[in-house]
Amino acid sequence: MIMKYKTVIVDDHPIVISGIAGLLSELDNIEIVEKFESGIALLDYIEDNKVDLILMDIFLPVINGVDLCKTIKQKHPKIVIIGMSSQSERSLVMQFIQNGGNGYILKNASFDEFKECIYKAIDGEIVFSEEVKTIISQPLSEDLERIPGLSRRERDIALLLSQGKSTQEIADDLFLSFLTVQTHRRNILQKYKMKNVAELIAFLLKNNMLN
Amino acid sequence: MIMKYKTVIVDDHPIVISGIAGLLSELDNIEIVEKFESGIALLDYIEDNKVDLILMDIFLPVINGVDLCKTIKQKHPKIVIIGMSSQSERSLVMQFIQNGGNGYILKNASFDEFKECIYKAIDGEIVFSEEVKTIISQPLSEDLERIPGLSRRERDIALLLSQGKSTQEIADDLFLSFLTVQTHRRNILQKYKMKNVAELIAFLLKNNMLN
DNA sequence: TAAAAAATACACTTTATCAGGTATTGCCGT
DNA sequence: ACGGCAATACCTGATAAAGTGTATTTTTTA
Repeated sequence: MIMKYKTVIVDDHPIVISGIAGLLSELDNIEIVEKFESGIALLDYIEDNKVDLILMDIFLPVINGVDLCKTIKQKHPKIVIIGMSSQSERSLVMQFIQNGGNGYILKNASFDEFKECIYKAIDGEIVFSEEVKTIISQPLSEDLERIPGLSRRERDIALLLSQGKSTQEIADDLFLSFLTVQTHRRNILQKYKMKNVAELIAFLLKNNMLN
Repeated sequence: MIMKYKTVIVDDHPIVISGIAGLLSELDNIEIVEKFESGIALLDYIEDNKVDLILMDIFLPVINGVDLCKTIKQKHPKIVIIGMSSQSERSLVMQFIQNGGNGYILKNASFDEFKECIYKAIDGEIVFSEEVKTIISQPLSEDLERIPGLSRRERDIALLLSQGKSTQEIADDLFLSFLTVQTHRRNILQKYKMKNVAELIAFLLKNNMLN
């Protein structure tokens, strides 16, 4: 008798669930036992039922994929979890893996990629779809400069700058000296080698460093 | 004999295509004649083949959904086009409709919503899934301000500002007088009631008004 | 084709930013 | 316990931006 891998799909898009279900039905040692549109329902389910493999969207309402993965792995380290999303950011993928994820697939991956990744993952490998690979490998080799982060205070100030506040207004808002804010401004500009606040804000927003 | 609506699906996620195809296969007067992962392939196809209904993702590589819709409608106004995306922004939905789109569905819509929207759309209605409705109706009542766009020149200048260029540098880049650039800057700031360039850049980037 | 919008240009005043250097205090981690 | 980083603060001069007013030409569009 063949043991089938009991598989659960979690995605808040019914369309995607049905797409993946259709794909997985072609794999003969995979059995889809349940589908969920939220992580909470999944957490309940795995307490009472055996699950071998979870395919989950990273962007879920209420609880995000990274936290969900972490929570599941703490109690059920043997469950294989593969993350999915439409766009991928390097840092997000790394976070997911660091929290126990066994792989990451972009939704624009081909059917073959999906199948291959799933097979390899249940075989114990950490798997990525092609595009994810290029995304996570490129900046690591070429881009030596891992951009330094903003300190707490610097983030406060940058945020207010993006709201059009002047140095004096920021000083008032944060109960600081005008001169202190001026120093922070200068430090931020120097840190990222920016000419002025306009360029800085554009840079920070594009790199998701505000909020 | 029943005429089936010849339907094409365009999405760069194979998984989503297969999901929608599965759904539509349940509708007996819909016939899926083709599936594409890019808009270019679609444009070729409709030149030589009869198509009644197109379901397209808005975020596509190479050509975006809004432009694609516009191009198709110019030559084939009778084709019913429904847009889809994972997240929806009010302005994007409106743009899509203004360019001839017959409806907009969020991918997290239920199967029933999908079916209903498709039926209504081929019946001549402009349709939206539930979540889209709430998104486009909320800001409409409360948020009177339909933000005016940047003119071509203003966009040029805003772009250079976001790159940290000074007024003089922009003037040199665009072969304009310093004073002209100054005037444009002022006009842009006044148009959006922004205090300074930092706030402006943040605003423009958040509203996808650069590039 | 007439009106509206956009692009161009000039002058002047006030205020803010940028860039340089310097220094003290507190906290975190090794 | 010490070094390093973060946060705080001060000074000054040069430069740039912001605020206000006006005006001509070109392009778009109703």
